[in-house]
Amino acid sequence: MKTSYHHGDLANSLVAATVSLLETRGLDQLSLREVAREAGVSHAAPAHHFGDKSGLLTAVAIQGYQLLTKALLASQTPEGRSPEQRLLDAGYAYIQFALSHTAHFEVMFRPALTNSENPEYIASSLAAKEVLETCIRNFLLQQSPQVQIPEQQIQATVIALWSQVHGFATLWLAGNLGDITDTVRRDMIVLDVLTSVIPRPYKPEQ
Amino acid sequence: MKTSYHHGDLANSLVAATVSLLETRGLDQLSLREVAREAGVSHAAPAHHFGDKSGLLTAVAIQGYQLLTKALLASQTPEGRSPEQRLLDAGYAYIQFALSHTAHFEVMFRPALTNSENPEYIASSLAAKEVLETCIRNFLLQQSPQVQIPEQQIQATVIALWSQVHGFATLWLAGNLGDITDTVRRDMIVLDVLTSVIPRPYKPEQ
DNA sequence: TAGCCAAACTAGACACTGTCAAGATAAATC
DNA sequence: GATTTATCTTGACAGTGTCTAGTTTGGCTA
Repeated sequence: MKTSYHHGDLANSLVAATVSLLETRGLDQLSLREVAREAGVSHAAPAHHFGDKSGLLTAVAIQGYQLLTKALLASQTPEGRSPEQRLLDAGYAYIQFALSHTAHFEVMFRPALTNSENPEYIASSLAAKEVLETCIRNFLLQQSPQVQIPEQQIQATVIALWSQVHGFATLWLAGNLGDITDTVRRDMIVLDVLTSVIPRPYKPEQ
Repeated sequence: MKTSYHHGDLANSLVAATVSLLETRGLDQLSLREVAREAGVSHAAPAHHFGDKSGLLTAVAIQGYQLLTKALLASQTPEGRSPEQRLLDAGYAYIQFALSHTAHFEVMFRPALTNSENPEYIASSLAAKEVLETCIRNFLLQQSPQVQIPEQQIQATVIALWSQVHGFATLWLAGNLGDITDTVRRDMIVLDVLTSVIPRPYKPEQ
């Protein structure tokens, strides 16, 4: 909007413009030049801040992971909920995030389009995963206070639960779940998916 | 390879070249012109057979769904397996397919890049889904022979189980599951994911 | 306050892309 | 054997990402 030569906060404006265009045009149609036009700046301006297209998308992904982390943490703040409920809340928050931040979500899980070795990227993605992990760990510990659960088993459970909600969100966004415009039916499905997330109590190998 | 003006089987050759390039360069770097070069044909030749890029990718997706259907069916042919084992076999086959046919798998679940209203596309994708569905339905029926499971409940279970294996494959391919080069640990995780797939017996609402 | 320097941005060019229209070739049909 | 039809080529066009060189500006130093 400013007509001065120096924009002032171009980096953030470019990220915002990217997210906006992603939501309308979609990731596969995203043009760096169009982002620049949207931000009212020359076509080569993004390069100065982000290097190349993958640099810009990396910034979007980082922002996405930060938003996801915040959403997951927020889902755990209410007091007086059972461990099981907390697990469901986290799963619901994950799905909710994916469906309401489709632009971010898509970029976050397309490492071919981002600089996935970027330290900030790695850190923010690990932060989100850690929230999930502690959430699941707490549940398992409270579910089976007596037995000692091997770390490998916990990790496997994390992967299993993460796969569950992630797969659901992915299939939904890809339009593979058929017609679920009926909100009643939709909520029932989400509930069922989330419920089936709850692991059985751990039993040591016999 | 042939030098004659008419290729003879260009459509299939182009699909094969596409899959080959997808496996090396990746979906986001795929160029229609490069596909044509790989097939030894002019840059506009693909248009005649597939219309545009999305038409070519649609053909790849259809082939993928057919391969998946075949793989799922093959996983169910062995005799004398328990219903639970059959369910695990199907899940394992799904994951195996995703990891060994990454090119197809990626295209199959990127509807923005394909003509997802193409009748053949719809039919082949439904065929694959139906194999999954009958597999799960059979399991549920044999697991709870006495009770009448509502259709909606079955559908929800299908979605839940599909989400599980699909999410796992997706996260794996996106490199989000950390370092799982250790095959022992990997197999343990896959087994855990698959085991957690097994639904609890259905209980009518109280 | 004047000068300068580095950061921020522009302008132009290049090779590449997908798609379109028009033409060339070969095969099939009558 | 002539003609029609499917197959493929050639050339053009607008658009893309990225590179290089140049322009503007804000802030720092002297």
